[in-house]
Amino acid sequence: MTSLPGGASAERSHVEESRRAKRDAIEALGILPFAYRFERSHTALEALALYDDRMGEDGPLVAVAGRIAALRSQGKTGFAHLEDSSGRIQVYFRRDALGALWELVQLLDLDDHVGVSGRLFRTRTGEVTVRAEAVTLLAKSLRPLPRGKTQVAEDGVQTFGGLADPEVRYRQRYADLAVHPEVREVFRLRARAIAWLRAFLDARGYLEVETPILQPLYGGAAARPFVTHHNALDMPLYLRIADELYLKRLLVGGLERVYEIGHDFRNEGMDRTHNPEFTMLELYEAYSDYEGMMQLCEEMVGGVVEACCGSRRIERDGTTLDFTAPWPRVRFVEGIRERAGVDVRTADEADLRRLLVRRGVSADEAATFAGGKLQDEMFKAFLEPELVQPTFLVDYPVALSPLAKRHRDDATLTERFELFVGGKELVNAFSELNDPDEQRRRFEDQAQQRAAGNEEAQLYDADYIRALEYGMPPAGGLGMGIDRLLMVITGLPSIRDVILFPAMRPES
RNA sequence: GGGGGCGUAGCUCAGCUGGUAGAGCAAGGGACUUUUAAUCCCUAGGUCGUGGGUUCGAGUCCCACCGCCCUCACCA
Repeated sequence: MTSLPGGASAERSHVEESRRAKRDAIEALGILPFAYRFERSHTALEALALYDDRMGEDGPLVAVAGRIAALRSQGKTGFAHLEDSSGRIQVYFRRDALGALWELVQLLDLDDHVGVSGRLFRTRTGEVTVRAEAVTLLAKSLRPLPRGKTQVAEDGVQTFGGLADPEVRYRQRYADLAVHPEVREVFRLRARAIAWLRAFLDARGYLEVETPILQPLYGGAAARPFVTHHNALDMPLYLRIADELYLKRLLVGGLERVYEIGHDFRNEGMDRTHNPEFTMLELYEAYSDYEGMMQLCEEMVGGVVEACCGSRRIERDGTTLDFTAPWPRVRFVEGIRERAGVDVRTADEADLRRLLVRRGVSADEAATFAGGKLQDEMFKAFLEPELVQPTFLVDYPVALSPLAKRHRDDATLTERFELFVGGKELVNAFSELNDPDEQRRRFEDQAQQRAAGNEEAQLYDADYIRALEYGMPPAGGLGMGIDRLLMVITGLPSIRDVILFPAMRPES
């Protein structure tokens, strides 16, 4: 990093120096390098659609605005491509048509924001173009964007070279977005998906709510929290790791269908599928159960995939993911038993560890697994990699699910499912435990695990128990990782590709 | 945190077994009134991630550190 923002001139590149010199020259012409406003008549795409070849050299008058994405000076004329959020349009500058403004055109750089008005025509080479009659500088770019050369082809814009370093792309997302229209498209798609989910739930009578992000007790998931401090109350507060316990309090209060879309914060490792803050959709529906949630899931996830990808069958990594309902269900205990030959609820723990070691887990590690953790490791080793097609993994052991209702037919299990797509967990849902005394016992069990060193065991939440004592209707609830959903929808390999500003170590 | 890889001009990259840096694009000057990866001529631009070490000599070899990527672990 030789040139830092606002650094001394000695630290700036010659490119930046030259742009600042042009900025000064523009000011000397009495022109503002950073304008206040521009009334554009059409976006690039709208303007292009306006032209008809019968109009010849004198098409309609348009005023377009955008960033200069290509600039070709040619003596007393020049061509530029303006890029706005709709696309690109070419602009043709002529000295004899611009008069005094020609001086300004000479001082334009790639990446400047400009507004151009003029008539549309088609060039010899066939491109619909604005013949500039007036040019307004809207914002001088003092730092060149890391863009490559581009070629406008019939099937889109082809780039040669350009910003490729993933570090710069994530740290300077503004630059990444500015030079990569396809990245802008990812985040449009993200917004479309979230809007679709809201519309879907609103149409089903769900109420969108907001619950605390700063919580005196964190719960609803197993994870280490971020801790902060409230000065006025002089007490620690935790950034939520889940919305669950607050949303279920609302069921007690008579809000029968609620959902929340917001960030959860988990103080854990970061990798391709984990960012410390991520977007979660949680929803709860009174008088439903996990069966109801599976149906809802098929409609909702299948629907959003279809809305974003145009089909419920999408091609990912050479396989077709088929979101057409119904989706297969695999029972947690039976699924493992079919592959490992043991019942994880009743098998001797030493035998389970031996199976894990035979499966490739290191002996030292396996020795540390016990209880619910051991069962989960068995799942990861024997079952998870097979869950590529949308699949419900159902009926988890009780030890793994302290907030889920016991299975109606088998007291060792809970009515819980997770949806897996591409081998990754996308949704977690259950029939919500609404017996306050059993919930109390589950919390006490978690407290014991905590005392035994499990940092992620859930905290005893007395206020939540009090709420349940008032009576919570039976309900189904569901949580879905929005970022991971977007990874499925876009086919992008890293959660950082679908989060605008992913967490990064600080620079310098 | 373990293992592997990478870090050279604004951007994309070369740089063989050590002999103190190259290209294309971008930039500056010039030519060019329908070009589109415009073209042609000329010019400038780099403490090779940081700090040590080995060596007569380090972009290159060694060590440490910083950052990123991949992978494993953690994340039910």
